[in-house]
Amino acid sequence: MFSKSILNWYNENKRDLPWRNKPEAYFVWLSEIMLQQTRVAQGLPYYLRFVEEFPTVHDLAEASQEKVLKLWQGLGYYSRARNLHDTAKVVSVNFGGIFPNNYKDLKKLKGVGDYTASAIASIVYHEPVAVVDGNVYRVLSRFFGVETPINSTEGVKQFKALATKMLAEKSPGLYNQAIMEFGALHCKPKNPQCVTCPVQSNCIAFQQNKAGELPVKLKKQKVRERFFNFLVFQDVKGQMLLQKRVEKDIWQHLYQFPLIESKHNLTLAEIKKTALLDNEKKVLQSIKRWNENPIKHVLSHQKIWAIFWCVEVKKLPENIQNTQQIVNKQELVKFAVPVLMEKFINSKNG
DNA sequence: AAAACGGGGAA
DNA sequence: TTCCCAGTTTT
Repeated sequence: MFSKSILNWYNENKRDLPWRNKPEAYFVWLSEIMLQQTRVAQGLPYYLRFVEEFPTVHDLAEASQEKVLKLWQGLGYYSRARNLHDTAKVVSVNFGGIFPNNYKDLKKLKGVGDYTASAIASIVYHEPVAVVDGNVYRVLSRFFGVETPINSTEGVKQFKALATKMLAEKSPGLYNQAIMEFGALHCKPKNPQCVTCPVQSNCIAFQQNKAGELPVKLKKQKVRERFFNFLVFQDVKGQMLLQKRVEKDIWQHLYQFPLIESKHNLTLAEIKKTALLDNEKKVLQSIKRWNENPIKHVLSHQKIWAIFWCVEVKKLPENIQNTQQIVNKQELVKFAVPVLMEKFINSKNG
């Protein structure tokens, strides 16, 4: 009944979009390529300019690449435009302007993957193949309460199978467009309209109030690179300066040597120029770099390059910040420190 | 299996 | 800011 409800919703609520009037392969193909990872509102003006400029696939095939790219300018993912143009030439010249009429052959075209081949095959040729785009992932994961990450190998397989199972075989093209439209307009990523949802009563996410947590998506967490320059102060009595990390960051509440973070690891000259205060310079006896090459320290989401600078001073500063304290080097072991610090300390003692 | 590829709109 | 959009191709 899910599919029937979605189809009914579609009949009542669908947008009037130009490629929907009377599905022809060329227009459906063009719109699908343009709407890959692109909102309808953003792609629509481009679509209108393209069909105006290139009414048939032959017109597109015969255009220069410069002209195609110029018309594509601002839409992003520019390899789409090149693939579009290449495919237009193939269809125009090799296929006499006729697009392949089935999923398998459509998928061979440049820029046509699983989604686009399914969309064209179902919408134009009524082949019962299910589309799985961002909308379908969202709607199905919520309705069935599926928590498999949509960008995992397992998730891709599972959702394609589920979408295929739900496909309304009598009208696959309409159904595919319906579930996507429903996802785009009603079962939205943020603030889905559950209160007026036609399939509310059978929706797992609604029943368990977890629409906001679905679909599950693996974070692609980019690894941030950071450059740490530790200043290991030590006076003639073996006293050292330690400070607590209080900022909202890694290693919160752990202790460390005074740290200068920079865009790149600093040189000795830069340390002297920027890192040392005037009164520290006055009591400075020697400063030398402990590790020749920066130590790489990898966290789940960060890569840290660290250099320890051993700074010998006659005496440590009198007035220190309230996050800092002066400790004897024998006492260091009492403080919680990051592993990166611990390794340095152990190597000095051992 | 993961990265690269764009730009804009919404919260 | 972060997320995500009618994904595909390359590494």
